[in-house]
Amino acid sequence: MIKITFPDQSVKEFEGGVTPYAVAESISPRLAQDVLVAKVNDEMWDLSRPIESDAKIELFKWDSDEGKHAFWHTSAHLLAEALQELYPGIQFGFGPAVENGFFYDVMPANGVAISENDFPKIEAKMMELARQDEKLIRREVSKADALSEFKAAGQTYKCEHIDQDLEDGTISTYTQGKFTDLCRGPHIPSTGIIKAVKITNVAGAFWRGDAKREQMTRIYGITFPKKKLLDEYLVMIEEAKKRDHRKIGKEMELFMFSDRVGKGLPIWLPKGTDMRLRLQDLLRRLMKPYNYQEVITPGIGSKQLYVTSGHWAHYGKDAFQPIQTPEEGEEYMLKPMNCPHHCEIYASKPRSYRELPLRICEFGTVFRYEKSGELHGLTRVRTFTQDDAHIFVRRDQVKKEFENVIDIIQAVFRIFKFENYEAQISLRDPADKEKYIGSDEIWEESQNAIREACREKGMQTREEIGEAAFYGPKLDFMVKDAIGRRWQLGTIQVDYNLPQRFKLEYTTDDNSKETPVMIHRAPFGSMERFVAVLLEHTAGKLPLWLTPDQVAILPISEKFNDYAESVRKELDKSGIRAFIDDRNEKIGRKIRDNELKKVPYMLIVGDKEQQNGEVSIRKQGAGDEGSKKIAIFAADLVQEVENQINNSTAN
RNA sequence: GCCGUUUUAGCUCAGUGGUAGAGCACAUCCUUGGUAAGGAUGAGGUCUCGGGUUCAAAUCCCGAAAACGGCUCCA
Repeated sequence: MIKITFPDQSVKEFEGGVTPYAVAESISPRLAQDVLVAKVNDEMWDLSRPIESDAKIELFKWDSDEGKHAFWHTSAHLLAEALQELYPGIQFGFGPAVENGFFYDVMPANGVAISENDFPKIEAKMMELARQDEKLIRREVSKADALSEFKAAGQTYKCEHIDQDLEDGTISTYTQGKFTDLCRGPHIPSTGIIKAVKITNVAGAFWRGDAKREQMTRIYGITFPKKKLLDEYLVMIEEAKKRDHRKIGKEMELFMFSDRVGKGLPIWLPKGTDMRLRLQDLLRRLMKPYNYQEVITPGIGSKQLYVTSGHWAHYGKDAFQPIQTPEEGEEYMLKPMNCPHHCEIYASKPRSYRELPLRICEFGTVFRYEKSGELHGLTRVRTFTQDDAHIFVRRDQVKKEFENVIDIIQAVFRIFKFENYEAQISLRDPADKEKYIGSDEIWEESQNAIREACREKGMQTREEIGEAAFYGPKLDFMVKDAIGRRWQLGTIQVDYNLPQRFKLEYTTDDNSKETPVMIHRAPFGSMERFVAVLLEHTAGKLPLWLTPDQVAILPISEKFNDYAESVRKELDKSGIRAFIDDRNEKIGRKIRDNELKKVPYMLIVGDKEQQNGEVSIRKQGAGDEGSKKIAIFAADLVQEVENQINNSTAN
């Protein structure tokens, strides 16, 4: 008998060689039916794989990441099996599960192309195979056997993978039906559990992610254990498309791109600019209690500045190349970062410890070369404006100042109702020290300062090794939007290196010289990216305080245009942004159109309202709210705006 | 940058070798209306650009550009 320990620490005895499936059965038939995969002693484990000695066990169903992962991993094999039947001689690369489904990288024989038109055929074949409900059978094989087996099958990529990456004694294969794949596992017990499949996308992908190697065809798909779940997923995808900031930005006339101006260069239209300036004002307001000093620095800088900062060595060849003055041949770079300029501001006069922390902020527009295929709406562009700041502190002030910045970022998230966010601490990879500059001691100190600040703030954090910037560790904030997608927004980075490179110093209380530490921070990240995320999060229904058009005034007929204008003027005195819809249309039409434009308030004005100096109020999404005096409506609205911004600035 | 797909009116899209279409938006006129689409008329296009094939190209072929989906990258 062996002892099996469950996650709740309870222990049960079983015969040696018991399978996780049998363990699940012993708990309940329902669990046995739903369980997909197990974890035995922290190793992922097939349900049919025997357990020979005492072990910890965890069982996973569809509702867990582990369960989904195994389900999609098996689905990748099912896709491969289908492709093998449909495209004889096809070769396989890698076929893993990913966040939403799975993919398989393949190379069809004789240069055959697989396109969207082939998806229905592939889906049908996968379902046909799934209905045969084949078991997935695990086999452990020697390296030599694996090589000869996959060589015989003509799978050159698999052979390369076995040959170069795998060690004898660790190799296993999985077989379902007529398809055998090299695979570590684990898998769900059989393909019959897969009830719905959607091939979502096809794209090129380099073998082993190496741009110098062959380009394979990557086929993406997603599967579900119930048809209904697929339908829900497809609805969610549709919703995401409707929320696409590129579509909404165009509809709302916030920003545009022009081929003639150049790709990746966003143009902020009047309404977008209006909104962006309001966002900047919000930040200024949030920064006010912390004594930031706003500056404006040039859009270019001498190349030598970036040689000093280290950016030239690290990014020079991947940046827009330096521009030269025609007569003198001086070299300038389009500004890719604001920090060197801010270091020069610090260095412009002798500094005392009494001045620290010194907080320099700038809405600084930077230019970065991005490869053309990487550009995407407002989220990936070649010029953008950072809500940047550089804070110069003493080493013993790092933690406290870090906390101050966290407060600002959290206030931003509260105001925009990003309730789900994750904080990621990006650390240096100790195995790859050449990638980074600075001493071990300094890295340790700064990484710990971040950890402690997060702990003080009671934040849940995740640590990622090797994700740090080359000059220091950072804390990144990822928010989840209204339909659950993750976006990276705010960032805080500690930098002990740049101040040294710029030979920055301050005079201490005992009249010696010390080098300050620099904290880079951007609560929004960039104005462009933030606006994109905000549009997708709100589906374009911007909060009242931010939206370019707060109020639409709708005259019943043109006889009331003059009254409408007097209402507009009155609201304008309170800083309310209102416009008159004086088109020659009936009131129903005006209501419908402005409702679809997501204008937060509509004011209907006709004879009754004019007689009483009132407006009839209609709230977006809510309908008729009755009439009020103009001044009362204006005061209510001003109050609503104040509440939206203020309830989050209190602490 | 690489692979694939796409590019037709301001927007969303149909058309597919033989005189360029729809809906919405826009303009003019009628209508002057009370809480989610009033009616009529009209204007609007080098069918992304450059070559080629053809009696004839928006349509077929080649090249370029841009957008989109991935890959790779992201200070």
